[in-house]
Amino acid sequence: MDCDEPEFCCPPAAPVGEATTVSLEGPEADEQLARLAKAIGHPARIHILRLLSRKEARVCSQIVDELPLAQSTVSEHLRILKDAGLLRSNGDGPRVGYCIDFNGLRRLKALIAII
Amino acid sequence: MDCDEPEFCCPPAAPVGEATTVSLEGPEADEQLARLAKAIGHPARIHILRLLSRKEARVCSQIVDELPLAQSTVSEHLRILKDAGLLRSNGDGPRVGYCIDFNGLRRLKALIAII
DNA sequence: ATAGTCTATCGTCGATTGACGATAGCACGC
DNA sequence: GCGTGCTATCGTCAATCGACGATAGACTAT
Repeated sequence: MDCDEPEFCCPPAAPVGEATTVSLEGPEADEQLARLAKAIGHPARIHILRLLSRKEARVCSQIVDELPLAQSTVSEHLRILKDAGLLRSNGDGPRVGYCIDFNGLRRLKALIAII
Repeated sequence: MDCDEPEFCCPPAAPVGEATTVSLEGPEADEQLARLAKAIGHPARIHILRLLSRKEARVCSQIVDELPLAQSTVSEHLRILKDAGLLRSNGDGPRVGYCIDFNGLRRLKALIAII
């Protein structure tokens, strides 16, 4: 289980292997790390990750409330993080829940660790 | 000592404490991590870090030879990494030696680890 | 001194990013 | 069905990024 409140849960995380099909070195790994690093290369997006990590927010509207940015801007940051594989969401209903994709985060940490 | 070939050595690294004056959380930490992450948010810059990490290159011209980019472009990438605190250089002479600033790299890893 | 080599900087260009407001799409309650 | 609230997307604009060639600066060797 990822969440304590099932109503805002994201679907179960993919098998751990999925995010590690690319090796930790070589051009592919370089590009993957670059994409992940670029995704967290903005203070607002790091703030979002911290909020979700500490479970201080779960749904989009809460994240919007915590940041001094317009709703559309926050939505864009969420999209970037999701595209990078650092977030997952449950698209059901008007309240969209977000949670960290720990596979992607692990992948990021692993790629950085070996530099 | 950082290097095996003193002729291309960078000046001694600053005391470890220097890069850790900012805490690991809060807005300052978010901005610092964002700057570091943005600096490695490009495949060429990750490639450069790997080259230097493996000591496959030490001076600017070697790095230029290893990358499919113009010399000016490589120089710009080196500047970005240096500004972010991930590289140091010895500015003496026409052959400029580069090496990884392990304080900055440690800082990056520490900031990412606690997300 | 002078020529040659190496690196940093400048200027420019197209592509991308980040911000916003406006708007469309979607589930729920009435 | 119909409005209401929430989220995603679109369009726009200024700012930044990334690439290059050209040029300037610095040191070496001749």
